[in-house]
Amino acid sequence: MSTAKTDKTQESGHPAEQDTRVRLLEAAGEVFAERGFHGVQIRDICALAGANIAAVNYHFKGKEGLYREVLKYAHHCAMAVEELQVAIPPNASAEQKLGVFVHTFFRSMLSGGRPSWNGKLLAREMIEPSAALDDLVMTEITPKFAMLRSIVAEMLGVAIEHPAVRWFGASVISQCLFWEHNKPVIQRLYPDLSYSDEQIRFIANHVVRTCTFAMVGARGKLDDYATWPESHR
Amino acid sequence: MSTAKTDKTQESGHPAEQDTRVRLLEAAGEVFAERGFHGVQIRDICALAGANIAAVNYHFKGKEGLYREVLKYAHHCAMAVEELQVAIPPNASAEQKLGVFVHTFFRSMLSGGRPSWNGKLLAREMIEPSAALDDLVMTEITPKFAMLRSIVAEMLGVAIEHPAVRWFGASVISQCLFWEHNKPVIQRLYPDLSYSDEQIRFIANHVVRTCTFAMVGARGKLDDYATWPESHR
DNA sequence: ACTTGATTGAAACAAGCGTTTGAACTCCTG
DNA sequence: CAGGAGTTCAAACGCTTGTTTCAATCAAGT
Repeated sequence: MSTAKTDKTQESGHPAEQDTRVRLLEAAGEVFAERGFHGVQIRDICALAGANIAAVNYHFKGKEGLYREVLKYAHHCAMAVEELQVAIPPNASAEQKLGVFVHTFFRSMLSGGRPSWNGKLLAREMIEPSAALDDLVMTEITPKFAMLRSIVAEMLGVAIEHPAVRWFGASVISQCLFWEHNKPVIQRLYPDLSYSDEQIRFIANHVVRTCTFAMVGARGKLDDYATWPESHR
Repeated sequence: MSTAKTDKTQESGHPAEQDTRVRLLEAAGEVFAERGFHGVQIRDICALAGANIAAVNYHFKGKEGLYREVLKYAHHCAMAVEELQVAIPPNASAEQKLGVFVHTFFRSMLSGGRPSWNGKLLAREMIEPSAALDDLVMTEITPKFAMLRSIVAEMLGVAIEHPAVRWFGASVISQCLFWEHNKPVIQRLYPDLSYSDEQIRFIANHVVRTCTFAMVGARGKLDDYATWPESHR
């Protein structure tokens, strides 16, 4: 909505003047994740970042600009596709590949370098998609999902285009996302769950085992998946 | 925060004077689910409900009061525990019970009478827990989860206290919630997914089959689950 | 018809909050 | 040191928004 008025801001990457800028980014990510875009007032962000109220307008041209930058920042810190590609040995068994995928997914989501607001921010984006979601799906999610599909297809013993692949792929992902997206309820249900690194490995192992059992059990019984009701009625 | 001022409101259930009240409730549920508590202004709600701006303060003592009522309303409309208890035949096989559970869960979540904001509202509560979440967990979630645990224990062939039960229970629930909680991304990934009743049945069937394969495959191999790292470090 | 109480309506109020302003303060360059 | 660009600061501006007010309307009891 805001017409361009201050266009001559940081275009040329100056060396070390990004002090309050990144401080603002970190603080904003934390509170945006915690309370959502509308639930946050920039006065709080600036107080947390130790910056002046005018700083966010100076650096990001307003609250929305700040949010956009934060989102990019979060995506950039999230699990990168390249990280997966190098982590997965190309000539390993499908089950081993799945193990690497799931463990990497869990680690980057739940125990990554980012404090914790990374996943929350993305979860928020799932519920209330902003204009940035399309970009996110295309650049981040689709390539990762394609990788998973190839693994699943190998485990099921079918081609990657087989309709069953998408459903078993969803089974894998759903069991990963669950532990991040429903933390508040899960911690109330399981008070002894602290999301320590050990526990995360434990959970990831369970997911891998579960999916493996499901997929090897389903081999040769995938005919039902051909009769998918494309468009209803 | 508001001290009681109008206490003599509708205590005795008057016959048909709940006109604008329920209209307000419906409208508020829709927009609260869509844009969150802070993202909504009561002027919009009133416009959608065809009510005056003062109506929400008159009937609910403010925005927060309205939100609380809406949440109760949503819970009440969501899958009731009793509905499950009568739907599950007590002397059926464990797999059949699981089938009923999952299908009921999906139906009430994705194709219930409520337009769609019901699930979104609850999903929001998962990410940004309000004071009402404790109530919700105790009165709604815990009993349903206990029911699921008994089914899972039966399928695994272990006692309900066995540590493996909680993890396989999570595997079931996660695959159900996934389709509601990540709709925006899923629909971008699967453009032909319209969440019709037929498709929902299809998905539910997949979940049941997947979990069955996983649990029967895991039978007798549950020793690893005893070594859960209780409190980390 | 008059009174009483509940509900609705239009307008105004007051606080919250994003944004702007203009001066002060650096740090660099000539 | 003078000049300037980049950055920070305190204060203030205005719009948004939840809430309040008070008169108007309506239904039912007497």
